[in-house]
Amino acid sequence: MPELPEVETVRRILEPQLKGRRISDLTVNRPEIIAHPTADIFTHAVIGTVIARMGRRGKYLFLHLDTGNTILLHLRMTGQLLATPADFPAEKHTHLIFHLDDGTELRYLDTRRFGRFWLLQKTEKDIWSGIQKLGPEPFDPQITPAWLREKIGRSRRPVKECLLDQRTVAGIGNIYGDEILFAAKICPARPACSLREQEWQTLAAVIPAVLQKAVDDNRMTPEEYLEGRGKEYRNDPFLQVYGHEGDSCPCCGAALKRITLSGRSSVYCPNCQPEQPIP
DNA sequence: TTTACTGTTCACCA
DNA sequence: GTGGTGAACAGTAA
Repeated sequence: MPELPEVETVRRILEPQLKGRRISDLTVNRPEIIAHPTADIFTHAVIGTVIARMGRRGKYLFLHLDTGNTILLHLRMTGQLLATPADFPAEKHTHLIFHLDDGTELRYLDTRRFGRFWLLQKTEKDIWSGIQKLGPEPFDPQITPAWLREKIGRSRRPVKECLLDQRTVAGIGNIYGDEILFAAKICPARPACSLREQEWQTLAAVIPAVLQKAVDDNRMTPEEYLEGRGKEYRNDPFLQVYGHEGDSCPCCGAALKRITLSGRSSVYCPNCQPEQPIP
């Protein structure tokens, strides 16, 4: 479910609740959720440690521990991270429960069980989680028109696929890929190598703008977050094209069109985002 | 009953 | 090596 803006929302809401809390115990209902090193080693290494702060990189979350070790996690499609009172109703698909020293719990829920946790020991190089392959954050000033063109501008692949590749820019998923290309007025199916100079300019500008706006739109209180069980994000009402196949384009009124690119649906305005580049 | 799904990785083939 | 496709992971919901 979550892309960068939603993952950032989770971090912003949970960090104040988790910071300074000691992990007094860990319940592991599904050991396979822990990808590295093993569920047993992970458990022994985190019990008794204090959560110093919470971070984010792309769609990954970090729990930095006072021992210098770090818990990494990725929610993939349906992962949810909740800070709850101990007597909060038990939800289905609760795979991990971190019991904290103030009596609250940090629970990991995941219907489809695609999400993963890793423990990175402080002296250890992270070769397991995939973080090393990530491109820069979308807000990194190194993302300039020239940098983008250098990175993906020779590819004949559809520009949407290049944006979804986490090695290009970290954190863009199927929703915001569509939203970014709509804002840039670029058809998602266009080969990246067909983009004009003006389009690289626009693309570099809208990537941080669209994602920052989504982070802002997603703002909610911890109470609202818990009420929505960590899965009801605020993005829906703000999306211009994703999920709006057949609706009128908010810009020109033409009917939005849906196509499939590498198995993912893409929605765009055939009028504002023409398939053939304007000469 | 069938299909699609906001993520990622891997196998296979051209 | 590059690129494209499809499957796998597993469950829910339309």
